[in-house]
Amino acid sequence: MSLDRRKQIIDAAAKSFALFGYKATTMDQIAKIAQVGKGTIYTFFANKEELFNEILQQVIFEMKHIADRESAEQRPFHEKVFRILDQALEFRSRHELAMKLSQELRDVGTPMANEALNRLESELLTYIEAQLQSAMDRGELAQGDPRIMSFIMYQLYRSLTTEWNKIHDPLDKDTIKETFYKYFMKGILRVTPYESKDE
Amino acid sequence: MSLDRRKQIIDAAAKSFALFGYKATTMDQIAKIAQVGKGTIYTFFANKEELFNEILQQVIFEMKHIADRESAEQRPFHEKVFRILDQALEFRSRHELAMKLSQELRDVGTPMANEALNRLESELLTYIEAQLQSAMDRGELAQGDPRIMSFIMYQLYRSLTTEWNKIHDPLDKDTIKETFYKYFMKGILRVTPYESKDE
DNA sequence: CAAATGACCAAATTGTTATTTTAGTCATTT
DNA sequence: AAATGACTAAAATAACAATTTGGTCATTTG
Repeated sequence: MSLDRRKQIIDAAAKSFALFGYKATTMDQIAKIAQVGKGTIYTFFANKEELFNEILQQVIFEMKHIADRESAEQRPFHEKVFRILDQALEFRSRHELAMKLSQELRDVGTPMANEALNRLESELLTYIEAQLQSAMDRGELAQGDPRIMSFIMYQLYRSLTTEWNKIHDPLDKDTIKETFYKYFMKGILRVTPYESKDE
Repeated sequence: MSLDRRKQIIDAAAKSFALFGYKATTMDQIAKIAQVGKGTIYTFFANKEELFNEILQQVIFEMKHIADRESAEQRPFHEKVFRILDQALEFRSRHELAMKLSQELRDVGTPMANEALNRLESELLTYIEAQLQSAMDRGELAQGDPRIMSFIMYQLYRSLTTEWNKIHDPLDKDTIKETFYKYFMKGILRVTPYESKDE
């Protein structure tokens, strides 16, 4: 029953954090949803922050797992990118947690929400960077600074999804993929048409 | 002396808004700096907001002027882009106003600062879009949706300057230009190496 | 007498104190 | 030995007082 209790707590907390954000989620509430005494939570997690981090870690693992599964496949690099992109766009609607956190950051400025989002972003960038580096080693990509590459890739994705939606109607998935290809892949793929001798 | 008074007020206000932001700038302070009675300000501007908008408009005009001068020149499109980019990077350090406003938005969340930045961004996007459209009409660019193009262009610029600096040391100007070329120009220029027949 | 002015006021902002909520503890129960 | 919920100190919120500020207008000035 003990392991089950831990799961109950995590589930309840995950639900509540995603629904109400970090600040508005109280330990009493989590205990109630988990049908557990409040003290019980503290036998598994030292404090609210640690409980939250556990859940955040799970989200990060889930994201990495999806990408890992895809990149293990035997496919050309650009195809993998597309497929991961696809899944990310699909997954997007599922990470209510990240959504809620960024809303909370905007509205209330909760430092914990800020930290969490930074960590998520940082993990994502590190992951992308490693992937690009290994693709570069395999010769699938033109040489370049993977730190800048991964940053551009992330920013472009972010621009086409989150940022665009702030001022326009959302772009449909095909347009996003097409634009992503046009601006990112062309600049990065090793098709090397000719090296800009026009300048 | 009347026209001179107006200028005095605008100069004082511009200085103060850029230095302290919208909220922290008081009408009394502007009057003092401008060496003018507070009531005098209200013979030229209906209220604080209108005075602020006048100054914002001037910044927008100045930006447009710089770009217009450049794009009137007889040069290939991509060169113009680079030169404007150069000037923008140079100018950037000079628009303390925009800088201060975005800081104010982050720190205090002043709605006026938010509005102002949105307007600045919107003007910029409209301008870029028009420029891209006309370059496209002249056949200097490959066909494409200029709304998305201008958005990407702006976001990429923003990413390489503002956003990058949030997590790393600033990129030097040459790296910015190079990256900008690699990811934006390659995807957009009508040099058409060959149309991605690899897929 | 028209333009400029600064004392003045209502409204908004800030500072302060009272009240409530909440994270975390621990003596008691299961 | 694990689970619990009443309890407490600290933090968040609400209520209220004091101050600041945008905007007005009767008076002054050139």
